[in-house]
Amino acid sequence: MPSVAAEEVDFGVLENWVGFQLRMAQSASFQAFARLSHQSGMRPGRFATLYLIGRNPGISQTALSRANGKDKSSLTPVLNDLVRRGFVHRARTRNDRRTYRLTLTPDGRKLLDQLNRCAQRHDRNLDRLIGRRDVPRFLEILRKIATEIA
Amino acid sequence: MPSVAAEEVDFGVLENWVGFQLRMAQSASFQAFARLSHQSGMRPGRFATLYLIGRNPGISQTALSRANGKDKSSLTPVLNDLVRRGFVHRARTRNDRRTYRLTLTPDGRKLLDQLNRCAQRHDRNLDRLIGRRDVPRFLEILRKIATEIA
DNA sequence: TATTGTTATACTCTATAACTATA
DNA sequence: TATAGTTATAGAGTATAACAATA
Repeated sequence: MPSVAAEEVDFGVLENWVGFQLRMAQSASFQAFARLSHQSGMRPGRFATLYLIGRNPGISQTALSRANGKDKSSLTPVLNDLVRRGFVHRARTRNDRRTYRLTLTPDGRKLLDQLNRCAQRHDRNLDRLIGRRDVPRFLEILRKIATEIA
Repeated sequence: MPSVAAEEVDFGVLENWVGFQLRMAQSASFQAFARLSHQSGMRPGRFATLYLIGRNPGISQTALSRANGKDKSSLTPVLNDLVRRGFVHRARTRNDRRTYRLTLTPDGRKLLDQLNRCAQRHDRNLDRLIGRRDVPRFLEILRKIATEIA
């Protein structure tokens, strides 16, 4: 893993560009969460998948892939893995035998609880860094960027 | 029973987690910049590489890879491509014949100027979304996350 | 011995297109 | 004809480890 130190490299105006700093902050946060959740054998991407299934039992694969902005074909190998490892249950519906209903197994729920604890710890670290008072405004800005950037 | 439509998906506390919103904001910003810089045939990752070489003529590959937090081996194919396309010049140094000095060619500088214009436009969009008064504090927080998150 | 850069290799994430099975 | 999901395939992007040349 490369170190953060950049020696005497001149970053110029990059330092003051939101787009660049957003990338650096996201990358650092992602890696920190990956370290915390490493013992679960899960990566940050899997967390959102499990979380959304837990929160929306019976969701279809297409709805799930849309919910986190990915193509349905990207989800197939992820779900195959989660099903194979006994964390997710996949059942055909009766009315429409093309779709699956996705739910968590008891093991899946246990794993999600574990990951939730990692995420909470991670987010407490972030909140502490940001400062309690500034968190709501910071979140508001992030949401605005995510939904409104042209 | 109908599947959950994407619009009805319940995101729960994910909505209020900095780590998650950071990911969503970064992804949206990244895609917006990718759209702007698409005509240059460059992706956002290449921009930082060109920018850092332009700003630090003669930089070595190791220093460059550390500067944007990647392993040196990740840089080799990127530089091969940039050299092959005539944007970057790679010359052995005299004193230490292990290292290369990286510089931009005239074409590389032209391309960088083009990308700089995209980046400026992109960042003006971001600044407008955030609100000029809040930009400095927002940047400060992002830098803090990038450098201090455990 | 240590460092610079390359190669071989692999893994994750993502997408598109063609396919199947249903509707 | 349209939709849900799978398969085949490809392309970024990243990493580790072993290596050659040089220090």
